[in-house]
Amino acid sequence: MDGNSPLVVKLSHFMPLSDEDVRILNALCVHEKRFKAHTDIVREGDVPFSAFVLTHGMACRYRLMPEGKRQILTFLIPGDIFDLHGFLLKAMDHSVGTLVATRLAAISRATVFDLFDRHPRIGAALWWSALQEEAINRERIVALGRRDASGRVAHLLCELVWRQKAIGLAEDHAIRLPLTQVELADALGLTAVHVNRILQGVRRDNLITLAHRRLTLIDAERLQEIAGFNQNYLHLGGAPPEARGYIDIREREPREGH
Amino acid sequence: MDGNSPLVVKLSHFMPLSDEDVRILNALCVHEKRFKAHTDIVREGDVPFSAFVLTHGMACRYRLMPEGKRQILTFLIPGDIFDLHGFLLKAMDHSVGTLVATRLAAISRATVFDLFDRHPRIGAALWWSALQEEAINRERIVALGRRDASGRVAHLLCELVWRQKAIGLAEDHAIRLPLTQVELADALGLTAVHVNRILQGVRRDNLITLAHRRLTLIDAERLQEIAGFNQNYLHLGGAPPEARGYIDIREREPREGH
DNA sequence: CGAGGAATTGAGTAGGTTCAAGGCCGGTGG
DNA sequence: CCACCGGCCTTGAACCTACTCAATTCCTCG
Repeated sequence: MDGNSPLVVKLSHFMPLSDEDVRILNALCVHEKRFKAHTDIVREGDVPFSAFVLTHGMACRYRLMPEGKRQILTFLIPGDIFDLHGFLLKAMDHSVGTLVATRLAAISRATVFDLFDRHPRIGAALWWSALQEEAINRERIVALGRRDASGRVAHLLCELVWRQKAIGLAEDHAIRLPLTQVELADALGLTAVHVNRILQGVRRDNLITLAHRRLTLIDAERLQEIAGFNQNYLHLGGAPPEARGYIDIREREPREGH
Repeated sequence: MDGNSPLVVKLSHFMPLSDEDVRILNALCVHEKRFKAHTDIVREGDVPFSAFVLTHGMACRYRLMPEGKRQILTFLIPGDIFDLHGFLLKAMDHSVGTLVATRLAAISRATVFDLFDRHPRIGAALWWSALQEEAINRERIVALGRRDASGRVAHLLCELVWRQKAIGLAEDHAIRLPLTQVELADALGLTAVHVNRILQGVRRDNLITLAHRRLTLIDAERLQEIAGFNQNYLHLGGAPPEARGYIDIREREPREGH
């Protein structure tokens, strides 16, 4: 788990990986491309041309409205893979951009096919990771639809901490959080002003510290209560036994590539 | 397209299907199970045991909050497949329940594998359909985060009409819409009272009729404007040429089942 | 040390909620 | 065929959460 890419650490939550799996996954992350902060990686309307693994930094999927408003859909952190199946679509329906200086490794279509064909365990883990992102999206819908401002803020903070934990980037309950209040607001469906006031509140109540791009949950318990946070949706508990069985069978009978 | 299951009609939007594909997909829908209105199909916490195709009726994914509030995540209509990869997860993080009397066909894990292994075109189409659902979720996030109440209502109505069109269940701009205002509200992150007032408004402005469980868009143009609706996210324009190439190659070199 | 983005604060406003009551419509039983 | 019942829709008035606009202060980085 240590010295490995965040991708490996993340996927290990689904299933123990073989040494070869780890080697292959680490190899994916070798050819990184660097992006400055606040740079678009792909734009709405673009033809998706490749999948990516994010190795360092932070990015987000977002959508701009005609009036200029922005909605951030998901935050992408190290270990996250995106647009794995993008090649099935003609055009992106949203953009992906960096929030800070970020490094990505592109994964070619051919490699994607190869992983799914010849490495069933990795293929399954990638699927799992896609399911996790879907679950995160659903959770965001719940938050935006049915939680008030403090619930939303608390929920997002919890989520970010738990996700960073899952890739080994959180010490205790503290993480690097390089987001501005405008960015938080754009993810939460709120205004920056209101996010500010909510943050004042949770700081005053001694639930968190947030300064110098560093977030610490002081009272994670109570924060989760406010958020209605339940980490089940992150599905970090490992694959169910039957799935392991299926995957092991396929692992022993690899399909050949084309 | 006619006489075929909604599933076939839907997937044909991605790529023309062969006669055999159509036969296989239609065969999936033979063994239907009937569910009464307002019945849970799977509940949060359950172990996912199978994938489903919805063949008749309407259902939704939803989540109940501890205080009793509900958020509807997605509406499922005929032709929609759900929990295709559910077996990779230990527990459902949300529930799925019918809204009206509904018929579903279960798809066993083995069948799912078989489709992906031996029928690449169908496999790709199923992937595409999963990508479409993700896009719909993202769109919901945008709506809840950055659109006002009338925008949300208009957007949902447009979406439902366009989706029903895509399975051949809309005449012109009219569809069956068996949802109560409470259900609409639970999907839109609003209260039923406010949904009611918004609906009054769009009716008064002669943009829609909605009565006797039947919705007609009178001025679809203007409704889309209010909604900021752009159907691109439904990805109904067919697969990109390169993807077709890849899929055709695999179709000629099928992998054997296990 | 200066500049510019980010955070903070205040006051007024608006969009949506809440609570409560009344009306409609479809279905059921006599 | 009519009367009744229950769920759904409709309406009103008061309230409140979050927004808007604008000014000020704080940091960070060059």
